Amino acid sequence: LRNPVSASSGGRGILLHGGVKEGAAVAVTMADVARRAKTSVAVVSYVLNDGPRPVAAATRARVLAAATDLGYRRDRVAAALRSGSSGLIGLVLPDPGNPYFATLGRRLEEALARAGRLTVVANSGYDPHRQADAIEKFLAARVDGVIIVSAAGAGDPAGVARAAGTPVVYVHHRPHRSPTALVAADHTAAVSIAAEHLREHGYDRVALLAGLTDAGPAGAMVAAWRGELLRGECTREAAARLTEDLAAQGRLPRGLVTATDEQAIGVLAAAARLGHTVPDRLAIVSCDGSPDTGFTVPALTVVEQPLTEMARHAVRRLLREPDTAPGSLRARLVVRRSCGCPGPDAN
Amino acid sequence: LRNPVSASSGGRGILLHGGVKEGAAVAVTMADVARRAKTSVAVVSYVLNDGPRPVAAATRARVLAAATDLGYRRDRVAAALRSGSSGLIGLVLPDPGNPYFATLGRRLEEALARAGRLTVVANSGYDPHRQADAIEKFLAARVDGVIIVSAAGAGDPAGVARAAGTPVVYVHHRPHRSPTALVAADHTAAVSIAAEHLREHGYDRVALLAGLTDAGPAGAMVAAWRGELLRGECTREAAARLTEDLAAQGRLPRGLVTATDEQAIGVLAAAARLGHTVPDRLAIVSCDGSPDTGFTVPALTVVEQPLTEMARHAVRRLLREPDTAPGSLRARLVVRRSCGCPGPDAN
DNA sequence: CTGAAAGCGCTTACAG
DNA sequence: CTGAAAGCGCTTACAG
Repeated sequence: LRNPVSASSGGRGILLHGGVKEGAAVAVTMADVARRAKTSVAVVSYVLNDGPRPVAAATRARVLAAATDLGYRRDRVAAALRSGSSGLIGLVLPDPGNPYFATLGRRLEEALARAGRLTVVANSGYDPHRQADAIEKFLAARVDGVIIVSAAGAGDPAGVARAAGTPVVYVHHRPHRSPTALVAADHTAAVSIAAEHLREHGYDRVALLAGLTDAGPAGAMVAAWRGELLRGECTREAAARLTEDLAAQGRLPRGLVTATDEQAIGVLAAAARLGHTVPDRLAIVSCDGSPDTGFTVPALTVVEQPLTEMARHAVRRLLREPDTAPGSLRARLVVRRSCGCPGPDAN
Repeated sequence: LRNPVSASSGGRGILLHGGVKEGAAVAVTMADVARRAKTSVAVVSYVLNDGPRPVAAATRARVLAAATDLGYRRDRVAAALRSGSSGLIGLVLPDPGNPYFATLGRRLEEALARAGRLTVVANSGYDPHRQADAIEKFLAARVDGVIIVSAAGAGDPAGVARAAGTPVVYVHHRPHRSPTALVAADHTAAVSIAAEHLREHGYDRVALLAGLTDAGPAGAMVAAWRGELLRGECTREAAARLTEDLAAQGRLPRGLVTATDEQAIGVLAAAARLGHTVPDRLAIVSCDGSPDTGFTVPALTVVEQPLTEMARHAVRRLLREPDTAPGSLRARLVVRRSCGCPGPDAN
């Protein structure tokens, strides 16, 4: 009756418990089901796949009963080899530690699961080589499609998939001039919504904290920006360091639009350490709007990207399903505290 | 030369760009390579898999050259059907929105990638049915193993995998009396380290905020706890609400150990809204210690679980590789600001 | 509506 | 060291 977890804790900090090993069970095949249902494997396949040939109701019932009785489980590997479709979709993520990418990845997995697909993931860590390697492995596994959430700029990693005849779609960003489909949030619009809101507050100096690269979304933001520009890696650490440097030089702006939540969270942490109150000394609006931003201190005002809709569209596009009109897919301003508004929790 | 991303923005907020469709390329097979290398498919297989038969150096060179020339890519589906090993590992996560599980999942994916395995993910959303469904799909895909990061209490979802002869390992938690292997952080030890640290600060009232369930890690924590106990769902929202209720009733403790980072972040947000300064009015130590906690305001003091090591051990256990001694795998106290210590950034 | 058979691309005894 | 052949478990024309 003792809790098996604490039972052998023994102060080691990690608990490793031996599990029971079982001999590999012999799997039930369609031939077994056919034998029991007194029909052929072809008919079993027709029943279990609902086609492509019709089956008499009585036969169908016998097959279904036999399958249930024997605990039959379809072997997707064998089906994949014969039919050419594995039911697997490969997903490359640059950095699941970033809440924006993590949330996007999660939404994509959900959309794929709803479409009956299994998601194979790989993290590229922003490294084009690892990204290419992952795609290569996906193709070897004969995935039915590849979704590339790319932050890297160089090359066109989708090319190898297209060459193999495997559908691909970029999400968030795609390399310059790539002919592959893209589903991306409109970061340019997000930045202007954020900037406009800060300007309505009447702050004298509003700066944009963008990423280091001029490629992709970040580049589009920078190109569209007309005011003071700050640049730094899109990590909490880098943003925190930059904030400290700026403060030391007395160059902290009054209002700040950050390209990413990661940066906003880093700025918030540094500002708190420095004793610079947000929003009184420094007002912030971030452009990703991942769920995490509702629980920072103070809560971040964000331009929220419609990640769920993006994921749905990417999956439909990949699976070549009819796409609905993207009418409701705008980024929307979510006003909380960091911009200087009283915020939803001000009372 | 215009940026293709912004080119068709048109105020829609989401950009959907048609991609080029290519006819399915005919894949190069081992037979093609064999023909070009003037040898048999068996020998091609021996060369490309480094065994199980030896091959003459000259033949090997011809095969390698032919494979490169033709751009041969091994078909893992066909290999899986024949050899019985797909190279795929299934990973069930209860909630990737939780930074603790997200980080754990990421570390597992990294460890699996290093072992040459591809990770198939599914999110259960704490729902036992979805969890069972995911495992069923993994088995149909003939994964070589299943890793279950389970938060749900009922049943023993690993049973179906074991019955199929597929290796399974639980991470974080396993159902009561399950015979399956478990790799888990020692949450009981974490709680006592956290509590001890708060007591060293001399706070009069130190409470534990635990989850709602008595199963698994949370239950072990509760069982080991000797002081004031608070309970609530392990979400930011629930923890924030609880904090507000407590404050309204004047029952906020002086020191608080939270079972999870999610709860700590929720408490922090609520405390800030209420004007209760952390750590001056309320000191907090959290027991997960995911990377996010370094950037909260104030930075959270945590008992950090060794997620990377846990992931490595789980993968070794699953793959039946020799395990190193888990000597260095203790949870360790990371002192930052929320406990009342000056913190690493106090100057 | 049903069934015998080919074949997806590999791996692996087996025989040379 | 090399090669012809069987077979993994399905799906799918094809013939009845």
